[in-house]
Amino acid sequence: MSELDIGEVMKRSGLPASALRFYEQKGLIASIGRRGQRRQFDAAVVERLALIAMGRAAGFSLDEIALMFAADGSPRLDRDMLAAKAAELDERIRELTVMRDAIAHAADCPAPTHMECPTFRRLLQAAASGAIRPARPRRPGV
Amino acid sequence: MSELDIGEVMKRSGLPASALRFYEQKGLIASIGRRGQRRQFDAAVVERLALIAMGRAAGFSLDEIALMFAADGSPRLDRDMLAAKAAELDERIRELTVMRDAIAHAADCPAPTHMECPTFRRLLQAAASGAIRPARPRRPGV
DNA sequence: GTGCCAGCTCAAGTCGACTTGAGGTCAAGC
DNA sequence: GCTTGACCTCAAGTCGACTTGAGCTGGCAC
Repeated sequence: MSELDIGEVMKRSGLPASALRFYEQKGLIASIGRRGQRRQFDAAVVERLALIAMGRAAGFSLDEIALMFAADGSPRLDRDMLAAKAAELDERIRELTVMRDAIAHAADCPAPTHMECPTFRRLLQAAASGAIRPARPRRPGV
Repeated sequence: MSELDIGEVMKRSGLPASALRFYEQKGLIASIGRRGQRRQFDAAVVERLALIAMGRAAGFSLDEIALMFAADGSPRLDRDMLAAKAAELDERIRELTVMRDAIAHAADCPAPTHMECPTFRRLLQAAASGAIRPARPRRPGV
């Protein structure tokens, strides 16, 4: 049947066993039992892991992702939350685009030094004023 | 003259004093001396901090940023490196755009559950296959 | 002369997402 | 009977970028 050893889940998901155990511990996935001491997973766990990977790619933390599953394990994707995340991604994309353009500009800017380039200086202003934030957002304690 | 107390640099850069001391320790900025026990910074440090902020926004680590300053403290932005970073950002923007579109779609998808939506399932595939990576890239030890 | 404020040092803590290591179990194969 | 391999547990470590806390100093105002 579709009872998978952790090794098989590893293969199918590409995640190391340690990560799978960690996810289980966090309640992100569940094994359907044990054979001896070994966890057995339902084949459906692979899809769930894909869902988790997607959440991560979208910038959700594991804790946030955990909240996206109902008690019965079915995904519970609140449409408002999705819309909010889409907007957030949109914003981030805008910022990155500015950065990309500016960096590309700097890469072949004719000004002798970057500091003399008006475009570069404008960008600097933006970054300094916090209009553009680090990839990994600054939050207390991190 | 333009000798600034750390408190003044805080105000002008928006960074907490602890971060400024940390940056100094890392060699990202330097004080021009002490008045009593207090660091004095040249006003130019503010511009340098802006440069650092920009680097962070572009996704560089502090260590990488440190390499971008010549021994004399002037920025040494290798144009090849910039071009590479621009390309990298481009790639990331592409990925995020896919995510954003997919999430926006999911937010008002007519399918009864997300798992039944073909668009959603395609996205899931992408995420699972690693075509789309977490915002904070997975690297060993992190 | 004392109280306060802004600054200082140094060590340790924080956060998320895992990884690593030591030491143990168990079924299969030689 | 013994090794091998795949798995297990639990505690501790890792990484980057800072923050926090305890305990100090130096200058100014009253």
